Amino acid sequence: MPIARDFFDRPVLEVAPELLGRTLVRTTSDGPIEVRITEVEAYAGEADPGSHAYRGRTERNASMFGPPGHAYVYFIYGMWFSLNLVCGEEGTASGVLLRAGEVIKGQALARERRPKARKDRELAQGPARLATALSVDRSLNGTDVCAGPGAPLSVLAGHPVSPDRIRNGPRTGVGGEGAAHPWRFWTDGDPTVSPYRAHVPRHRAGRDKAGRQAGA
DNA sequence: CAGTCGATTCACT
DNA sequence: GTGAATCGACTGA
Repeated sequence: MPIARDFFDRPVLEVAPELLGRTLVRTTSDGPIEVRITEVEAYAGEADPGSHAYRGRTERNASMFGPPGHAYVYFIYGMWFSLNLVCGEEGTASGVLLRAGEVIKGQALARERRPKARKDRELAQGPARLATALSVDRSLNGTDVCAGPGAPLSVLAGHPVSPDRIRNGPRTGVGGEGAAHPWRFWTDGDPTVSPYRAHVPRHRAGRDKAGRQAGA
């Protein structure tokens, strides 16, 4: 049985840490793949400078404004997908980015999709890796994850991580004002948690007109 | 309508 | 540790 929808119909900062340890099931024509969630990030609606919803509703982020318990999938860096679970009341735009997990079922399928993974723990170690391992793409944007067991994507109760084993810190890859919020949550000591990387602007960062590094 | 750069990953030094 | 890959949404003119 999937998790009840009202689990997601709460503030995202409550939901995000409670997703750790849950089971995410991806059902494909080739069979099921299951992941135990070990790392997530919260994105808190239109008021959150780090969120895709910060500048209001667009075609791309529309599913974040939709009902809770559905997927928001976006395409990034020209080649990857990332998977979020929409939280809070319909009309608001909060979501939880699923950043990493341990593949606990369907490892053979996951490995076919992630041939570059050297070790099992790398199969879903990172948001785009997780999406790739589970064959998550645009076609799953807006999918209900609280529907029946046969649904393409589903979140099961799993084994929630007790609060004393949950750590939190700044969100990976989020710059500006959004970097201040410690809204990344992970399971302490879990080998599938992805390494933290600070946000790096692409071109201009720290350069003056002469092309030298700014500052001291 | 052209320019910019992203909630990243991988190969290479 | 650094930079390339690769595309499309968003921005500002």
